Amino acid sequence: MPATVARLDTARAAALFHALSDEIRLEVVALLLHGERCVCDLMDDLDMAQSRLSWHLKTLSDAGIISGRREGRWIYYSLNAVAVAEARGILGALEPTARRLPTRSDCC
Amino acid sequence: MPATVARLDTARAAALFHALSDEIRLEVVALLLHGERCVCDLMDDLDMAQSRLSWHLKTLSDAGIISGRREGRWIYYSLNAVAVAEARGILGALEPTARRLPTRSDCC
DNA sequence: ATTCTCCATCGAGATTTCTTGATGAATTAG
DNA sequence: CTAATTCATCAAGAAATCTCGATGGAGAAT
Repeated sequence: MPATVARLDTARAAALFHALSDEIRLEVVALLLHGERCVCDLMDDLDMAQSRLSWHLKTLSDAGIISGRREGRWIYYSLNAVAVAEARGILGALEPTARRLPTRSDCC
Repeated sequence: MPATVARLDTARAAALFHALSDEIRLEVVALLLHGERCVCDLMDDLDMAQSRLSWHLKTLSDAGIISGRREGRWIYYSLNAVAVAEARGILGALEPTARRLPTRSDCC
């Protein structure tokens, strides 16, 4: 069983946020917002070496944020709406709820 | 001006998600959900060396996710609701919107 | 003033992540 | 078949992140 804090799977949450914690990967996600794209297409848009892009695609894919579909020679990547919603749900659970004024007895 | 993609400030987004991409920091956030806590309190809960915790608190603080308030010898950290909402808003903008079927002419 | 507590910060090392260039696998074209 | 294209993966180095132990600063207690 994964470590959880207040109904939060911290390992899963950290993995999701780590995948999104890079400017290049965020640009990839933004490029996939309106539909799937093949790698060479993304390579053009991002003006980036192929192996570098491929590494970031794998990082996003490992976190479940995107997935690839082969069609002939090309591989089309698309955004995984479920994972994005999952990340959003986690942040929803992290919104501060109540106020508790500190007292010295709370502390050491 | 920061680099933006489709109304997305990727640098800011990456900074926010990076701060949330660590299990320890997520546990800190969860501990702050119900109100502010002093460092020694968090140290007890997380059973962690002081300098290590302090480093993660600084990481969260640099991203604007938490902020500290000094009261006597203690420093009380609290969750910054605005930043959490900001991260949630970013994910809202990253939900896939339309479908665009790929065609070979789309590609290289 | 001296001492103690709470916490930030520093330096050094360990670990992880990222980049680069090269190689290889899968598919298609000729 | 061979050759070309698309993409993943590998190895090695660079860079960023994280941990640990020690030091220092601010405030409180004596």
